[in-house]
Amino acid sequence: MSDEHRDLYYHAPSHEDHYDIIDEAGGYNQEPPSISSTYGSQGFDPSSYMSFTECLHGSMDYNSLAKAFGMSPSSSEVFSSKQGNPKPVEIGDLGGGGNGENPVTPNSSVSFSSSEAGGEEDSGKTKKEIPPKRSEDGGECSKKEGKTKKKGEKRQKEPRFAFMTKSEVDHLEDGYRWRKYGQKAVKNSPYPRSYYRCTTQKCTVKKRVERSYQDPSIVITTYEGQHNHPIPATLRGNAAAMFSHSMLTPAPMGTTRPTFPQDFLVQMAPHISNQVGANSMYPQSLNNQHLHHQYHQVPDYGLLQDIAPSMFFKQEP
DNA sequence: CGTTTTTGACCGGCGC
DNA sequence: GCGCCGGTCAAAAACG
Repeated sequence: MSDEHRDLYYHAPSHEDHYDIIDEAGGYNQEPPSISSTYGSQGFDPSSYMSFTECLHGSMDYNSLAKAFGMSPSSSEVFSSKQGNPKPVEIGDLGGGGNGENPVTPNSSVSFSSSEAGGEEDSGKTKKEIPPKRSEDGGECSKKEGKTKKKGEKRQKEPRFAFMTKSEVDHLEDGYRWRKYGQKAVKNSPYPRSYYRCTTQKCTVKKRVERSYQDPSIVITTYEGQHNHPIPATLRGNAAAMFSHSMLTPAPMGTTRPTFPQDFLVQMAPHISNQVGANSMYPQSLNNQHLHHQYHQVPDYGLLQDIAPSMFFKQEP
């Protein structure tokens, strides 16, 4: 069983059942060694997500990021790193990104995705995130009463970050410990959606995993919230270090490569790390521009390309 | 025995 | 107001 892990970031505008893929990339011809078996083994971790998760817990605002990359919820144009990929997933039209080439890393690809959240404004449907549990103070709940949660403080919508990964395993390792708390059938899809919650106490991060009905080989993972603790697992250090390193290392322009969200996050983090909470209190437009600018300014994911694959597919020497 | 998964029921929002 | 639907709860079962 070879697991291919390729990340395709997509944008999930409404948390609804339908996700708009902003961009996708594809195209990998070689097949990577199975990664599943790799997970946890060796000092490395499959988690390409890792670095990004770290960023998440580092209080990143996905929304900003997303926008930073030019992917506003409404516009579906992002840099396209797509390549002739016969993927069935429908995407809007990528604006064709300006990078002419697609990076194409055999194994990983990418497109960024986005998130919603921030709380800036809700279109209306986004408000259902994290409900205050069963109403309780009021009086009796029907049958199950939950724990008490103040109704008053309704949770803001947590930032969300979704991306697609080409993988055969549904639940991808990302360094954190998750506990499944539910599973529902997905409309128009034969594949169910699983709901996971970070097992660390006090950490309210949730993640949703579902397989694309159009391309069963693709797993759509949606993270919601930010970890307020370090990755329990270990070995994230190496991975993180690598990413960081790659991030810091300039790459030749002209060479456009697949950009991993992690990368962005890593790059952006320093700029927006102050914005904790993702409440979108800050001027997004500014951030947006700022970040965007940053992005254009530092389009170096060069090494990453080399590195990432190894992380995804851990090709053992 | 402690932790995680399974699974049916429930909750709340939304559209009709 | 009703029904649909996504998300969550929680008891029971499964695991290690």
